[in-house]
Amino acid sequence: MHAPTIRHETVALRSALPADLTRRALPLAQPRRSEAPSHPARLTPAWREALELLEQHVPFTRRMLHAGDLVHGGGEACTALHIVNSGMVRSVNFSADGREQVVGLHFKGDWLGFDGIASGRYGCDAIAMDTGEIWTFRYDTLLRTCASVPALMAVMHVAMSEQIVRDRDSLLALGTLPADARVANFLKVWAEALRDRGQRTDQITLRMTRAEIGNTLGMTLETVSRALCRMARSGVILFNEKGRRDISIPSIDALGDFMQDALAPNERVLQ
Amino acid sequence: MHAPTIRHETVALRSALPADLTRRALPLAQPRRSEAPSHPARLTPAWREALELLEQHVPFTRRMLHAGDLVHGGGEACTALHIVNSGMVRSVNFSADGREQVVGLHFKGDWLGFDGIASGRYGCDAIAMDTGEIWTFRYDTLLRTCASVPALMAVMHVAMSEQIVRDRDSLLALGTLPADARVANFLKVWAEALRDRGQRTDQITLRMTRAEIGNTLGMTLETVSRALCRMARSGVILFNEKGRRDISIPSIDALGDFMQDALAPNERVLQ
DNA sequence: CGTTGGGTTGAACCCACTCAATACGCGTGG
DNA sequence: CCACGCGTATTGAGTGGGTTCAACCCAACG
Repeated sequence: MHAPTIRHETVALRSALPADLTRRALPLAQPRRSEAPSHPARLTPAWREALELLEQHVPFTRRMLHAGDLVHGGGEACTALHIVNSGMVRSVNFSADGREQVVGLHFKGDWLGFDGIASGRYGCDAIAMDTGEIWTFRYDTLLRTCASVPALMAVMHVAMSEQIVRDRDSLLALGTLPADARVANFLKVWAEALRDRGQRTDQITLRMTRAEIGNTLGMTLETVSRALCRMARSGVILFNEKGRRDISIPSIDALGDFMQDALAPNERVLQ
Repeated sequence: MHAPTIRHETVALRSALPADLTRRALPLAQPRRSEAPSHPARLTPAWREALELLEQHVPFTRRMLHAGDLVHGGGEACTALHIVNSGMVRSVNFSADGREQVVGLHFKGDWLGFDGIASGRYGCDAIAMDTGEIWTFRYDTLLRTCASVPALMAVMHVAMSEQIVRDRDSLLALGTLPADARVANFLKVWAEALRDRGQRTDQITLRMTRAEIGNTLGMTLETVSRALCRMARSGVILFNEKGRRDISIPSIDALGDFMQDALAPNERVLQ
């Protein structure tokens, strides 16, 4: 049943019981995509290749930013795309009536500004979370270069595709996870992003307040605080003395287990 | 304060009061991006141009699908992209532990499969919601053609960018809206998608069960049902006799007002 | 020292979930 | 034709997870 190659089986199975969607969390649904726990490790050479390709073929400008600085602002004309060379950036989407939502965190090698291509204006604010360097490429130059360097075009497509996958995974988390599991998943994704870039994952510093984390996850700062404390009590994270924003994650797998627990406190039998 | 061109002002303002994120919904935040209520209407020629461009330069196959058929399944090798020529398609993302989430609805002119470019495998199921025609393009052929037809490349970028914007707007809705407002927003987005494609918006048929809508919006079918009934009672939607899936939307603006009410039942004073 | 922003913790409330009963529409078959 | 089953939708009552409101602690800073 968990053979991902034979999809026709699962198709027939799906149409046979469409009542799946009734339950918030399927209790014993067949585990799918189990062969790809995350981006395997092929990612590291991917963005490295992208940066080299860009460095060789496309002129760009470097900018040093500090915490709070805008990489680009929503509404501005989108004539360029950006890549995080160091540091971290968060994207904040907003609505006409003033609601705001953090829709993404961006690490080294991530692109910024894709959301502005469609309308010609950036759709969100991209805000530096600490000091770092941003590379900026004129979009028209990128387009022209893509025509002559197919590899660059492929790299851009991959980057956009990854952005879509990340956004949809966020949607999945917001739509299906209770508070504790959501916070655990948040830390897990963060740690995996660091791991995929070769950085240490056992000593990460959240450069966000509880309120910002809560906004990212669609909940209040108090709930975030309580969830983090519960995780600390159960040992899946450790608060480092000197600041409750530096945490250690002894085991990412343990984090995943905590998330599964919070998801379904009952059936801890499987596995 | 609401001049979107002068962004530096709002930047300074932002850093001055970062406590914005504390509140779930900012009560009197400055309305931003007010000049772009949605995709203006420039969209219609956009996807029409895209289809013509593709028809001229890229060979493709046509497929008739019926409700429940898969356009592509998560985990399958992604060697092609698809475009909805008629009918409707929903994308369903899923996690390794069996959770599922509808992450997007796709109408005429929308692309499918962008999420598969990064990893080489589709990241979600794309399921037809009624009978319709899907056009399928080999991805390698698309890439090759893009190199010689820059306009096609631009069109693809726009399509991917739109996808990202839609996903992030969904994130914003999931993260910041209470149940009633979320359902209203859902219908509003749907109606606007139809309007942008020249179809009538006063008579739309939801081709989803309450459970599927609930899954899309991260809530239960009962809550969806109650929200719809409240909207019907307040007159912003009308249930057509014969089937409670066919509804009329007399005024999209009224829908928006209902959403704002549900968001902040108190301060109905402004505007 | 007082102030200020961030974090934690407690208590009360409330929105949305859960469980359950009922009703409706529709196809099937007697 | 009605009976029956099935999937879907509505509605109610009760519960609970997360919010709200509040107090308090702590570190940084002037």
